[in-house]
Amino acid sequence: MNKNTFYITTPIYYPSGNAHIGHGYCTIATDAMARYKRLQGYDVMFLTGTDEHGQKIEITAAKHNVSPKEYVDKIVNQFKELWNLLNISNDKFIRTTDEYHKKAVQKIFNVLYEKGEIYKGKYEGWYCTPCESFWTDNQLKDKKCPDCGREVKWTEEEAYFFKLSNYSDKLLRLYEEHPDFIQPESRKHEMINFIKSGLNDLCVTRTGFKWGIPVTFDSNHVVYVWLDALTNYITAMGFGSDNDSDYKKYWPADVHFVGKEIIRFHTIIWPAILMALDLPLPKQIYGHGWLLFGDGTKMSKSKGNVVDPAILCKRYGVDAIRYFLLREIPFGSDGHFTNEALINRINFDLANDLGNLVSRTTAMVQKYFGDTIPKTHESADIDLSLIEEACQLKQKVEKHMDSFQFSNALSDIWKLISRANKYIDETTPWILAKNKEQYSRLACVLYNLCESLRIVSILIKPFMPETSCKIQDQLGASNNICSWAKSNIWGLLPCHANIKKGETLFPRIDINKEIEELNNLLSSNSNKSETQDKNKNIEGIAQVSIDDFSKLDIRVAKVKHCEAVKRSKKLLKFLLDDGSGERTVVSGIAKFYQPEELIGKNVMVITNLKPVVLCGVESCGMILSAVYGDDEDLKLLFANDSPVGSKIC
RNA sequence: CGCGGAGUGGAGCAGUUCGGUAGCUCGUCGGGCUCAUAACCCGAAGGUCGUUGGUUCAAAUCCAGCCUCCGCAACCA
Repeated sequence: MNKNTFYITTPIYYPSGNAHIGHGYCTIATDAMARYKRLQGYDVMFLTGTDEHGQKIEITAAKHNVSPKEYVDKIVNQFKELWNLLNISNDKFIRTTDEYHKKAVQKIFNVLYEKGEIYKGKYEGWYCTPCESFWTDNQLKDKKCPDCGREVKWTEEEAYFFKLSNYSDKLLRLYEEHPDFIQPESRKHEMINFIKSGLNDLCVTRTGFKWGIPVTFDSNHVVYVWLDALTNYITAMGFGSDNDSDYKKYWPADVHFVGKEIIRFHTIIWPAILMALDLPLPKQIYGHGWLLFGDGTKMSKSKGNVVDPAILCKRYGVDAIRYFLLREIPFGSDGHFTNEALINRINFDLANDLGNLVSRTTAMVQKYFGDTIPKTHESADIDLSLIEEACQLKQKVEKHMDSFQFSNALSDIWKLISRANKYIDETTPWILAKNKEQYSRLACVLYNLCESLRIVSILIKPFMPETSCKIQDQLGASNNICSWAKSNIWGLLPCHANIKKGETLFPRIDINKEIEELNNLLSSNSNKSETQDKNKNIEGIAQVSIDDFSKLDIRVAKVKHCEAVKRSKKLLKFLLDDGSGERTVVSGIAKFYQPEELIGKNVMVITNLKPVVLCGVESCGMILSAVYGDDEDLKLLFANDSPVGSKIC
């Protein structure tokens, strides 16, 4: 077997909605790593894909009045287009709806069943339909789902279980023997605690929905996400198919990049499944942080954070986006995405530092020498520190890359860029140019700058492949002196290299004007979606009949009293007069209104909603409000002109 | 005592694993330069590292307590 392979994966994404920049973040990081390893000479396998089964997809597709397959086909295409746009160099894209995957999963399921690792049991428990989760008696909170707080119902159903409980000790031993298995370190303790609190056997099938891979010998059951999704990392390599040469070549994976929310599945369930199959385990799981928006909250369109990656790429170029995400946020930590931060990075790091360095260097070569640098070079002591720093950079970058510290790698590369800018001031080539006798010194200075740029262009290639090529183009540097291995060797650029000033790599952006334009872009976009298809249903929402609507009894009611619910951050308790009597309604709007300001107002309330207890208060109805964006901007709908008791129809 | 994360110059962050002169980017102020995308380079001001106590020759870092902020859940009917 070729030992010189490197297998890296992203999670397979769940296509219940459009791809966004959060998906892009993880995928770009994986791509940078894959490119880095390829440049180092590894035979790289970079896998990404989509996890397409499950009840949520089934329901979402139904809302759209299409079949689940039709629905995911559309979304998956959007994912693929985005990866294309972001210059993602994945070697393979797996869909869990691919035939070979389904067959392999069935095979794996059967093997585990025959080995006794999967057994048929009866699941008794409290089931929460929206969460698709079973809970035991003491997991329930106030007899409700501990995840979502909704009603649960006692359910007994046949199901297949994986003997996860057998693997506690083996997993703990795994972490002990391979201290680097879970990265970053801090996540490891959480996992150990989780295991020590006791592992239950894992329910690996469902009967409640059909959109999944059927169990071959028991057609009522479909395979649930664990065995369907996690196994993609081996089925994509042909495991369980007629041709498993890739599996033999690349497995075990060198690293799975995953979001921190799914690290548990990858460090507990996935290794346990592999142990049960007697297969080698992946070498490392890396849980990266989340991309947050604006002030640390979720993205809010009303706040003007345009984060459609396609729009950003179009405006600033894909390399700028890739650079920003990998430079701004230490991999492993949460990070903030703001347009301001993005534009600042583009202006300072890319335009002022790198772009301008390329520009002034190539401009001087052209201005003073035409397009090639003369052969006679007169060096000076001052050159040594630049050359030394440049030649040591490769090693530093590799050290950071090998521990997935993309941000530090870029930061070190930018130190060389700064050093080169400083070198220009130290050597003042424009003064050298005034005296013909100093031309050999001038030639040397400009050559050193070009060499520094050649090295920079190689080392940024994993992050910014396009920019790397553009710089090498302007330097007239051929491929054979731009391999990764040549990035710590000085003096490779031949003197006949044809150096020319190219177009501006990263134009400076006027930040105020740009933010304004982004906001305009956004509002025109949302206007467009509001006006078009006026008579059709909004995307993602199925039509209902007038009968459905008329089941609701909505009336105007007066707020007689309003107060905050004790021990609650979000809830206000209303006493309403709906014309026929008084009722209590609880509403989660404490963030938006003070109780006093609502007393005496007329609001609209659904009166025939099934009562529910919230935080110990029974709520009989629901007050209508309008929400814009992601519940950042909520307004109650008042009906102060209509008499109390009016029916809304 | 719900789980988790975070408090470091004006802003955003690194440094905390393994204690040893407080670091980076942006901003501000002053200076230099004119090759370059009004970019680049140098210098300065500005921090009792949330707080209290402990360990230590020495604490941003280790230990204990407390305060504040954020995410999730409890609680958006």
